[in-house]
Amino acid sequence: MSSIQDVAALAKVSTATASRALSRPEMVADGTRKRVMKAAQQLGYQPNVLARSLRQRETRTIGLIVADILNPFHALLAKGVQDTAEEQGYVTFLFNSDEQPEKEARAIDTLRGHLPQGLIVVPTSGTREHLKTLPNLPVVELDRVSGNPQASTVTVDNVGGARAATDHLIGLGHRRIGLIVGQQDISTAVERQAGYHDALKAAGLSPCPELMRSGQHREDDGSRAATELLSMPAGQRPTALFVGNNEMTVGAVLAARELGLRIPEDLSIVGFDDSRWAQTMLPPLTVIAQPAYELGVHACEQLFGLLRGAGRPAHLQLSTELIIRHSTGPPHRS
Amino acid sequence: MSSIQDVAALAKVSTATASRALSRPEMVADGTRKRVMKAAQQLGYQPNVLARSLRQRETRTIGLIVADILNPFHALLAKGVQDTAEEQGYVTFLFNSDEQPEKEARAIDTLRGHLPQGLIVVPTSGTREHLKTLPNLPVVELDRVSGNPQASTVTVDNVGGARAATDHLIGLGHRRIGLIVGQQDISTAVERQAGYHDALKAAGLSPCPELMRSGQHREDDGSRAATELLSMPAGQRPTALFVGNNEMTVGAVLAARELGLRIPEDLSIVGFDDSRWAQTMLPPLTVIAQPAYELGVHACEQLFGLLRGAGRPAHLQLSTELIIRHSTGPPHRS
DNA sequence: GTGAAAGCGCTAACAC
DNA sequence: GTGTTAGCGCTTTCAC
Repeated sequence: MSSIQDVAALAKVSTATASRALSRPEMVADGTRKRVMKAAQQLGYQPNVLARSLRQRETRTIGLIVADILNPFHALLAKGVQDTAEEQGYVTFLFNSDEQPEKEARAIDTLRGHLPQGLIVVPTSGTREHLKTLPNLPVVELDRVSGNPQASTVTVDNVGGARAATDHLIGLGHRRIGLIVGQQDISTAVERQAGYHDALKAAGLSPCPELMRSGQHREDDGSRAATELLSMPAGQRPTALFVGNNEMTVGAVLAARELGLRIPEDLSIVGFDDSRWAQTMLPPLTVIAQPAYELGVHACEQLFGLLRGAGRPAHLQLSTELIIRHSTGPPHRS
Repeated sequence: MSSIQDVAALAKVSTATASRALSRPEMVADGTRKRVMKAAQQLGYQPNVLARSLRQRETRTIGLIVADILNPFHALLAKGVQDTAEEQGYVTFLFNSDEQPEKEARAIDTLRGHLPQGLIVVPTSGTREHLKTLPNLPVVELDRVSGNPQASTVTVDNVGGARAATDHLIGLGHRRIGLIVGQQDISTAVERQAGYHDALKAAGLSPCPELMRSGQHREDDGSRAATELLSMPAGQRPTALFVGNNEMTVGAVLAARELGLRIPEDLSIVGFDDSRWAQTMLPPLTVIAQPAYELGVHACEQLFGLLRGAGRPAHLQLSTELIIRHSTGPPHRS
């Protein structure tokens, strides 16, 4: 790798001039600029980002921690962030917490040494604590919130989405509607549960604890919860399920099939988050769709706002959309 | 951020000693080590990786370029690489080429400035050319090969996998078997086509160009190709399809549904690469499964081998597995 | 076992 | 407009 010294030597100028010619062309005479450019070209010169960052105390780098890159929703978030960062000339360090606070803590530590100028994180339950090691770093929380008052947030209207899902089921005539959501220390789970409650109450139905389960966001958890709910005696088992997470929805659908329940004749299901899987399974799934890629884009834009010194943390909420497909219908007989 | 100077000052030693105490504890007296450790702890000291890398001319960083992070296969590759790199204390820079040689070129340029110690890449058609700008960097090509003689490769047995898929269909009694694969400048597409050929020839069937289509790896391409093939008159249209890529398989299945063809009664389908979607769709898909995560792990291990100076490039090939589910059956009537 | 000093590659004052 | 110089934070000779 040739350095700026080599370029300067070849162009017969000082390193300072070479540096200027390359990063601030207007500060240099035309002829010089051309000579330097040519020399750089010839040597295949690429500035050493480490040295530059060290000197400028600016890495043009951001950190991104998602909870599960194998989950298509998170992959889309990541792509939205990364595409947007790249447009602005920033490089993204992507880490995976795998929903584990300890892995998140390690990612944050690693990140810290690389001096990112900002951080976007899909929080776990430990985030608020872990972020204390980075007191002055601009942070945007994505999809979920940790309660950290310093951070900006970009989320969807989980309460509204859950309400829409539940209303849809109620409107079809369902009265015993089961709920499966994520861990209670994750904001999205809490909010979706709240929306479900709201809708039931508004319809004069009383939320019933036996019909509610919470799991850890994985397919297994969804399938276990659904199996429990659907194994209740005929008059008591729910005729419909609202599942507050894409992975758990897969589990719930498989559990229903396992039990020989037909969808939607014997059981209606609404999932949260759309995906290709939801569209192509049989029957295609009724879902609350979220603008995943846009969430990522907005998070990145929020972060750049903070970097430019746009003052206090902001809270952006995008809306969701109920997409009615064929996994929901009126209850067969009650 | 406190620097090693602060730590040294607090521990009342020189920066040299502080540095040694932290990175080479055995070179320092016990008492000193403890004082330094304590000071570091107290200040929440985290070494500045940039400065260290600059000095040591070693970034403990690798680059990874995948073709499409939204494709679960590539997400798994990425996770395999990243998990393995992390175990070894290396950080991974992840980029996406989106199957576009120009985006790949940009990723490589960006990467170059960050001085990764090695690169793992799922090549596009431009890779071989682009890598010339990094003549001395250890490179592992993952899943596909660009023909670059310098690079190690980690791939699967595409010929064998395709042959197994085709043999399976032939064994069921199919005679008109359609093929849909990726671009002809991508090695996996070429090899899968070769395996398909082999199998047909071995069975005394002659490969027939009208039954073969190639696309750009996307769902759309699969659906377009399948629509063409399946719209042929009844006696000519294929009774089975081998689709050489997961995304295009989705497209093919949807196209078949669109045309009112039942799977497997009217049409058998074998896909390449397993996925959750393949398992949960109705009917569950017969596929050639690839060890995606392991591919990533092995690629990373190969790279570390090269970093340790393990000499010449190696070529590792993992095997695939035919998983028979319910999307294949005997032809209904011929 | 410890400290002084040099230098990785770059940019930003500061002179001229 | 251009060159000289200092220094970002770290590790590593080289003395002692």
